Amino acid sequence: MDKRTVLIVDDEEEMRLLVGMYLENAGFRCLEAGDGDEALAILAQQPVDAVLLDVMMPKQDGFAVCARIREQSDVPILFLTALGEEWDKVKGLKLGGDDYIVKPFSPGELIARLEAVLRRARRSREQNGRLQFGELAIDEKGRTVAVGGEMVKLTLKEFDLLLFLAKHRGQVFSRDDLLVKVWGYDYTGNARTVDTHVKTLRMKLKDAGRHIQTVWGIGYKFEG
Amino acid sequence: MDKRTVLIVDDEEEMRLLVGMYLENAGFRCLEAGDGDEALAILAQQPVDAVLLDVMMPKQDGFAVCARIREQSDVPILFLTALGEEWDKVKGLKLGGDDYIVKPFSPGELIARLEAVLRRARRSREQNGRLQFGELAIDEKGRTVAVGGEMVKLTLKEFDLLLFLAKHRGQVFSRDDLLVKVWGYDYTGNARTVDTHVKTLRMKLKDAGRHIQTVWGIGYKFEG
DNA sequence: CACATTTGTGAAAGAAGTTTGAAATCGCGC
DNA sequence: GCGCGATTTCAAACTTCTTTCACAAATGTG
Repeated sequence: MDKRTVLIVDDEEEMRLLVGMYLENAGFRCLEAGDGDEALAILAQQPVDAVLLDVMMPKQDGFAVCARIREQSDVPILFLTALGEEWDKVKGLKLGGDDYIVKPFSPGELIARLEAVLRRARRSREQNGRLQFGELAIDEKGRTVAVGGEMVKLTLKEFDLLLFLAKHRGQVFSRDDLLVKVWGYDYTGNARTVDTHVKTLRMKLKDAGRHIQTVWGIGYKFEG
Repeated sequence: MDKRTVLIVDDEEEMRLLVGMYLENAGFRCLEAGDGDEALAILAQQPVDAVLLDVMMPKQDGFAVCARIREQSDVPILFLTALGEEWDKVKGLKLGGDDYIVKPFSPGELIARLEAVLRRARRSREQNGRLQFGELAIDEKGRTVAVGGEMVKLTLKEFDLLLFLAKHRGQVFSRDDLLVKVWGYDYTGNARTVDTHVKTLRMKLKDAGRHIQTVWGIGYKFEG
């Protein structure tokens, strides 16, 4: 299981721990930063799926940090703001924040907002032709695939097959379905060809090959 | 692989080594200078992608060196400043520095700032119609191309094709796409024409020709 | 447990796409 | 209209990918 990673930026350790607990209960992996500099350092080092950013911080406020993050990354940012700072909403969202949540908040609300922001980010990425499943990244326009940052060279059919399955993740397709959808309706070859491509895909994708699953008696599916 | 080159200017050797180590771990090539004169000498001799400039130096402080660099170059400059010299920020940035970073800093923060500055510089160059990929430089307005400082003479179609691909780097185009985008929607010739132009481009660009990649079964793309 | 069916694998033939060199054609300046 | 560089066409040589096939391994069944 690859957990999604959230970076919590808040000067108060207590708040970080509290939020971190909520998130970990909900199955996220948490990183913490006490100020903007730490946050930037972490973001530069490892991929993060979302940032929770406190607005009120001593050294640099959340908006300044948000602006600096946006210089180098379009990671989704969710502001945490105390009651009565509502005016900040506009300011924050204009600066490239994706949502804001007013303290005090319930675990449920936090998770719901976070999931919503992550869903939106995923959709937006997919509209740009970039699919991401944990360590597996697929770039439709560039026709490239990377596993854990490492480029993997795929042939035409391998790429098309992977892309199709990934775009329709969760759905099972028979070999004949795949021949029609990926090879074209007028393809007349042997259905076992699909097996061979699945084999090479799994081999080339290493660990990430587990996304392509065999459904015995039916065919294959991509599980993301 | 063409590494990006960073010039570190600091009177303390220890600091130069430390920073140099950080940068080399992050895949940069490092040059070092102990004072402003050395720095200028190096800048005059070889292309540098960014300068890290210590503010506090005995012979000539960082601001003076920055001003002298700016007389001859618009290379991005990142100041290194000790805590408590915050006022220097304004002065530094006004003098043409692109960012500043307060010591002590983490490797992650250094790299993040540096990448941000380099990205900004690239965007600004591109808005002026100058694209740069390692040793390959394309000037859209002047319709000239240079590889490692050496001018390369391209014909009309060669230049248009290269420019289009470079502007849309990372994206794959079929030969037919390219005929429409570069030759015009009403072009009716043979798609193999593209191959020939790619061939001559690769030949003329020498090493830099590797930026133009064949995507088997689809077409070509520029990888920068 | 033995049998039937389905899936995985490795190697090799076959198919398809790309590169290359040379020749034909185009088109602009003179 | 001529000359010359630029552009396009063409086909052979070459490279890479795709498919097939036979057998091994795994899974489900009576």
